[in-house]
Amino acid sequence: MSKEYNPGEIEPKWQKLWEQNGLYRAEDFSKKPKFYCLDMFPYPSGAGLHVGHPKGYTATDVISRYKRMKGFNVLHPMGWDAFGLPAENYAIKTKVHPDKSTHQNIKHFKEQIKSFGFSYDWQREIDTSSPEYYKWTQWFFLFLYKNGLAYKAKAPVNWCPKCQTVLANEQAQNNKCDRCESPVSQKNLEQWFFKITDFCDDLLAGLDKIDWPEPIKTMQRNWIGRSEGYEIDFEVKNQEKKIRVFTTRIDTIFGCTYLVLAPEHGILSALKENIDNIKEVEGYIESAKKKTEIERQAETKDKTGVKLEGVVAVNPANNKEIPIFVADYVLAGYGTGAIMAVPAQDQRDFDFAKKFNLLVIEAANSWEMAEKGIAKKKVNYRLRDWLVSRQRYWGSPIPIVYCEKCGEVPVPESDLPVLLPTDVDFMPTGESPLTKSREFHNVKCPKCNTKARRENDTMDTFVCSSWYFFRYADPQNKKEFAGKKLIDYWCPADLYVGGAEHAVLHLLYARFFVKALCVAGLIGFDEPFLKLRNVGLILAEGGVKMSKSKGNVVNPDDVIKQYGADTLRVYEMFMGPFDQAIAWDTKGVGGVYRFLQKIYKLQFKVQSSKFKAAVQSLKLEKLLHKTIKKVGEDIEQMKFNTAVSALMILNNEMEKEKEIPLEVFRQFLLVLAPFAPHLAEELWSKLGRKESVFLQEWPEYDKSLMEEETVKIVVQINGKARGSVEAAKDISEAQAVELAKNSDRINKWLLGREIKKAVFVKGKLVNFVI
RNA sequence: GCCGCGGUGGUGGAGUUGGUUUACACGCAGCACUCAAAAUGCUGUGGCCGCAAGGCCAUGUGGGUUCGAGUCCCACCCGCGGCACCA
Repeated sequence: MSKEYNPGEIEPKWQKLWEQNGLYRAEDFSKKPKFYCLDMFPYPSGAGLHVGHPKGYTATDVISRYKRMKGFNVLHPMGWDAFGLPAENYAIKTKVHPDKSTHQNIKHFKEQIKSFGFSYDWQREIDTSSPEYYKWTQWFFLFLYKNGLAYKAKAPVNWCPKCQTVLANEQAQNNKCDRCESPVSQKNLEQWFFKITDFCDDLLAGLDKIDWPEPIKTMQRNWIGRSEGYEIDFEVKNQEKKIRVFTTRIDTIFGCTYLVLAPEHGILSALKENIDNIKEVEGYIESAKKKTEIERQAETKDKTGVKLEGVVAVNPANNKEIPIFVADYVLAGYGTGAIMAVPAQDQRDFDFAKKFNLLVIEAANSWEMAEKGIAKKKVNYRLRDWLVSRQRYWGSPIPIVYCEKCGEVPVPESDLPVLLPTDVDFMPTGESPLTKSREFHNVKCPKCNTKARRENDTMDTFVCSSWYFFRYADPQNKKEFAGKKLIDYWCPADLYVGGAEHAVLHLLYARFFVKALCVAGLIGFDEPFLKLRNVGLILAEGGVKMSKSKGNVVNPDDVIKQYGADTLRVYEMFMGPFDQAIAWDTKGVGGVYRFLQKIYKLQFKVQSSKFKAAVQSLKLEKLLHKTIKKVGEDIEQMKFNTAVSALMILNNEMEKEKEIPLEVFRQFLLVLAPFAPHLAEELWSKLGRKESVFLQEWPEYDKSLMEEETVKIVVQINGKARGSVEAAKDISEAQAVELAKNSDRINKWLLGREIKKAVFVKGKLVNFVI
């Protein structure tokens, strides 16, 4: 029997045994209540795992283990978000096929993740780049297509010149590519979109009923950007034309002294003949179009624009003639692309009016236009449809063919998956590498059987991750993306844990998919993740971000090698509040290691002989039950740091004793087990237990043991604590005051002073006001 | 600019309905073990004054409510995150 704590020996041993015994398999249709505990699955990058990944994974593992002990049938799966640009970029650089490098990376990730002893059900592992998986990603595309939620359109789209592909709005926030940070430009291209905007109101309403962090909800609300207002037409004088504007402040229309059109507004070309300074106007439009979004935004304070000479509009509220401007502070893509400017009310309009010396009239508060019905109620959203086509190779092909006779034809479901071809050149040309594949385009129209051509583009990887949580419920299904009964049993996920960076990306898209399925009657719920919690970043020592370039990345393999997985797990839970960003502290890791080492040594103090009289320790028993209560409650609330602290306190007390009652140690191991599973299992087996510690029930705490007969009553003088007295817990006010008055440290304060008042809080304190 | 969140020792952080601020851990100091070091164990550790007993001051700043405020209210300062010409 080893006397020393040796995690390098015990951890692989138990990991192997747990796997052999299938200890963590989720059981379909079990009678136990289900608990679906989900991690955001990782992109298997070439760099391997960093210490940030396992922080979230450890938290869900603690909860999964705890819930199993509480009698739940837990689904705790892991998989790989395997499609995506880095693998393809790597292929361009090294000529290693993405399929090969991705599978190497997955292998590496899996080994690393396994070394933590997480209780995943590996039989449900998924890989979004496998044909068995992306077959169903393509099925989802067709499902949306058939329900009028996928369409091809020519539109101005974000283009990343470095990645050589278009991007969704969500991936081009602040006009930077979220992959490579390059500034994005605008291109007018024909692309595939998903009609997420059909669900604006549902996506908003759903937020009210899910348990998510408030900041994430706020971000989604802002991103959807619902705004209620009015649309009203302004006539162009002496023309048969009208300019429709959108405003949220129709009541300020009497203060409207000019109109502003976005440079892309259609009426500009229609009015071409009537604009006297058309050359100047066209020049402005050209220069505005050339400007990047970044340049436009830089001009927030300094507004530019040109007045349209020779045309005027009429304010319908007071029939006054007002000038029309074209200016790029008005956006073509929002509202009607035209605004009524009320410089007295709106800062932006005021800045513009000041620069161009325009009239500023105090706006009379008038709802007349709305009441008469001249202005029509209108709701606008900032959310745009989701652009899903990508001009890249390493993604799921879009299951559409183009036929000269029939046009755009969806691939029949029976022909899925449309396999990624292998005869491709990865060098990006601005077109999808699939364009040049021969095998890929050798296809006949599913409708008329004449020669046809496949769609060249692949899907955004966020499409793959918009439905993956369903697949875990039924990962082998060959007939459906997941069977209805299994979806009903397991879904939605009860807890979802991951980084906050997905706030308006994955988390919005996944909600959209679920809502589309729900409306179509395929599932019976309309939110994928009932409870969401964000994991806080782990920073490098000194509080800066870990990054390869700074060389301050902590590799979990090294930590495990030196201290073991249990130490790393407990450290990451103990370092601070779970959702907070906290700096790595190597010294702190050592402290946790010492804690586990001490627990290991505790086993030799456990009184185990049947022939000796049982060791009793009321003190330890009381503390044990307090700890059971605290650890359970803290796990439920994801306050892991204080749960670990409670375990340390009990450990410290046990250390002080010469002998520890077996029952106290036994129950201590049960509550330790979710955090340090290998150590707990090892010591559990050393107690002679044949069955895994994880097949035990979570201990119940004994309330009666926590109630003390005597309590400490704090005695204050004028609100300042000056001492305390021991008293029966239900001592009366009169008795307590008397006791306090006469206690050593208090009576000298009262000597020769008048007690004006004595405040008594039952079982807690006495405060003398003197 | 707008919307969130936060500010407690040398450090990461604990603090129930307002009731002994600083749990737990790191670090540091002293001691023990050792030829020595590491490891381990024990003791101490908010600041100031004091030999001590003890006292005074401390939860970003300034006010307020209260017998009593880290906690509640008002104003301000600082930090972090998000949004940012969306009419």
